[in-house]
Amino acid sequence: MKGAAVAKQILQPLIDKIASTISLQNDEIEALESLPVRTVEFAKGDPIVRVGDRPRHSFVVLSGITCALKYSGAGGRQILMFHVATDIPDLQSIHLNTLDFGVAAAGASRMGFMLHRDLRNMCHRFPRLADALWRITLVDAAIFREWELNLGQRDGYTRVAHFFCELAARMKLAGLGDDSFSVPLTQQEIGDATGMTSVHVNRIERELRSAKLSEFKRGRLTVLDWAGLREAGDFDPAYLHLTPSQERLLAA
Amino acid sequence: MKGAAVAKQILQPLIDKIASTISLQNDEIEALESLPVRTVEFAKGDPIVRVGDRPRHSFVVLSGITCALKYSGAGGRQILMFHVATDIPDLQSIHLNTLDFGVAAAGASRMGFMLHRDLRNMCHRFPRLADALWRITLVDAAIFREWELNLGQRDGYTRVAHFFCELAARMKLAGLGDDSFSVPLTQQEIGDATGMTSVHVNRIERELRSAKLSEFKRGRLTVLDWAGLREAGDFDPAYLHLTPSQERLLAA
DNA sequence: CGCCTATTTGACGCAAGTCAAGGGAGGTGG
DNA sequence: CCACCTCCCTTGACTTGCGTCAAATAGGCG
Repeated sequence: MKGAAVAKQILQPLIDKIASTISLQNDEIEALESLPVRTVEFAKGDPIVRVGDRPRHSFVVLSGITCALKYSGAGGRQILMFHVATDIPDLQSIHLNTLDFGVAAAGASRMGFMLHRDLRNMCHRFPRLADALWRITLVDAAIFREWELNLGQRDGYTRVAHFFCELAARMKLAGLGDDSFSVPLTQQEIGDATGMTSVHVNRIERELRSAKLSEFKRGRLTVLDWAGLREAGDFDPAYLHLTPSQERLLAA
Repeated sequence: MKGAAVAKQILQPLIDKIASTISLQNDEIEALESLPVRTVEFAKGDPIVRVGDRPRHSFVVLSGITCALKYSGAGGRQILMFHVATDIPDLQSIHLNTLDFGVAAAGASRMGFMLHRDLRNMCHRFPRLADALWRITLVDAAIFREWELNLGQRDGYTRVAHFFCELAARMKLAGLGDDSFSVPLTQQEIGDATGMTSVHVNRIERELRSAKLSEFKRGRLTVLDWAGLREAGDFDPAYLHLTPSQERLLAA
């Protein structure tokens, strides 16, 4: 199912997000609102872009969750990061010719595709919008760095707890729940994100449950004890580079 | 030891690098050449910036090697990436308020500091230079992603071989050697980059040596068999997003 | 020469992987 | 509406890659 439209309503959440990092002027808001956007729906598991693609668009997540991923030669799948509403998973490709990672829908989702050409033109006319989009790619990079730390230095228990913390925090910030979130991921996929097997994820999830920190059951993550989970996961949201208002929302 | 100067000669290698991705016009070259740059020298191990800093500059590596790094709550140190001449390790911070990682000199090195303010002004006046700098941060992000894959999905042997491949490739591209490179890293630091202990790095280095793929001895990495090392390390340089001329140089 | 730091090696333990079997939940078709 | 199928989760038994601990060796440098 496809639809072509101008950004006005579709991109409002993204425009709000940008407005929270820089104060937008009227002509800048108009430029964002007049971006042509094509919406496309995806089902669980659908690939959206693949390694090696030379995309001419980037897409913003309108609803659902996506996973950025990459394969090793031996067939191992690493989930690099996930994205929720208002995130732009492949904005990373705006100035790169070929994609070095793929993006797949983790559950049923809707994306808004924007042409790189339109984005670049907009950035050239409105340098502050360029800064804002650039900043978005830099925050993604900060998350990649935190995941390197997670994968390289923390043990399995801490790693999964950290993953749950980030997932819950970012979903809460996107308004997708308070302490219970619909997360269409299998234990296999959580394993691919944390560098371990689904069997071990299962054992750790059981530990987290019996420690009354969190529960993950049938596609739903429930945080039972935020402070405890944060401590177990060695989670400090500084790397998310939140705005003060986001920090307040998260603390609440 | 410090020195203030204008970019003219100091930044020439960086200007050449930028010119290899976009064709620069005269006014753009002038803008780059007139950037105020302050050079500072560092000794092995010196921190250059730290987690939590709110830097007002970014610095380009003029000589030497730097490590970007980050610590876990338990004290584990993860090296996130290394940088060589013409790289800009903390350009990532240009649109972020506080640093989520630190950068340290891996050996004696010289850096050229540039004010964020000057860089931002230049980017606003010359949108194509903004694109070029943005691209540099995106390539760094691609390297973070590959390291996630390396840390999460590959076994120790492959991981170290991959690390050596990237190190050798990027040093070769920076003109720092052909198949033998001065690498002022300890086995401890290689372990921090690959998520393992120095003891295990040592065992793996011995295997690589006895397989006649590479040697790492007293601060010097020697590649004995490029094709073999690349295969052992599951290394495909696509993620480095090289220009055609760089690809040719690497293949040679 | 003597100190300091890094490398090297061996013995042992553990976190996480592998293999395999059984159980639940939800969807589908007869 | 029940039977069956297909994923996925769950658990147990066994294996292994890598960590830990500890001690010996080797270089580099004042």
